[in-house]
Amino acid sequence: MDKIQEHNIDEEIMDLRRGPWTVEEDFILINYIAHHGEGRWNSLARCSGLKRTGKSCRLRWLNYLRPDVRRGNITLEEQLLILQLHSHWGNRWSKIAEHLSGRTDNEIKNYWRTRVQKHAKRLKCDVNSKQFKDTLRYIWIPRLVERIQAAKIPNNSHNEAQQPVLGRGINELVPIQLTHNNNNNNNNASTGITLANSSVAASSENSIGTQVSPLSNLSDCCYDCIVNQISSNQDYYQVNQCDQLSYEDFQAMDQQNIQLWMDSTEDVFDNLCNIEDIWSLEQ
DNA sequence: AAACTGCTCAACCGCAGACTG
DNA sequence: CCAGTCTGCGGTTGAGCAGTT
Repeated sequence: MDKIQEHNIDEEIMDLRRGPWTVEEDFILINYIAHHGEGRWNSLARCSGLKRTGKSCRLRWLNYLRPDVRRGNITLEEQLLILQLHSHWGNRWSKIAEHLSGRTDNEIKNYWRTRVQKHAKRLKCDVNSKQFKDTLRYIWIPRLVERIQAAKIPNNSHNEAQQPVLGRGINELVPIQLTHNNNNNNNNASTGITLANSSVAASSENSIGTQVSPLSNLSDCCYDCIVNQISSNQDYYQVNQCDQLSYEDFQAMDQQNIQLWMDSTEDVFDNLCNIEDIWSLEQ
């Protein structure tokens, strides 16, 4: 007997439900957790009377019913954060989600697959290819920063930060110095990302037992920080000394590569423009 | 109006690591 | 130390919806 058959028989014996959750089931789960707290999902599933697996209960709670789950469109700042964090951590969705208040790993994963991977497809390149990563770093991310800035400061036509940032990459953006407490040095040496406060560091790396609530206002913090840095023009485009190319290096190298790339794919540039349009329309 | 296509997202699955007795 | 159980993660699926032909 194979595993799938075994699994199905188990479910039949247990009379387990699958598929979408009903309002009644949601109600039972919320009530149970309100009285007994979350965790111990298998016993929760048994004791609550829900004919669901512990896994299913956990997923439903974490991704949907939890009161601090934030729904709705991913904001520009969140998009920026996702792109930046993904460039450092790859598909470590739960880790990325820790830094987006109220967003679940599932939601971010879905966002990445449906939006970002779609664009990679249109560019006819692999989402993990250097080509695509460069597009993210040197075109999309700076563009997002511009748009965040534009949204925040509508009438700043003379602001220095309006200078085009195309071609300047994430790795030059040392910033996102999201520090609440200056004494807390939460720099993550491996990623180069400066975390916002101590609770984030605790929850992201060392969480044991009770969960430290994720950064409550990281997006706003990120947003303000970016805008402030742009506005004051203070070393916003510092070159990351650690392991990245300098801007000059990139320029020298990339002008060639971008040209080669454009030459090799006749509609790449059009696609890039389309992507920008798509990004705009999505808002 | 019907058929088709593409997109979104909730939910499931398998696996690995942590935990427990 | 070991075996069984639980938990959490990342990948995948498919129902439902919207837009297009």
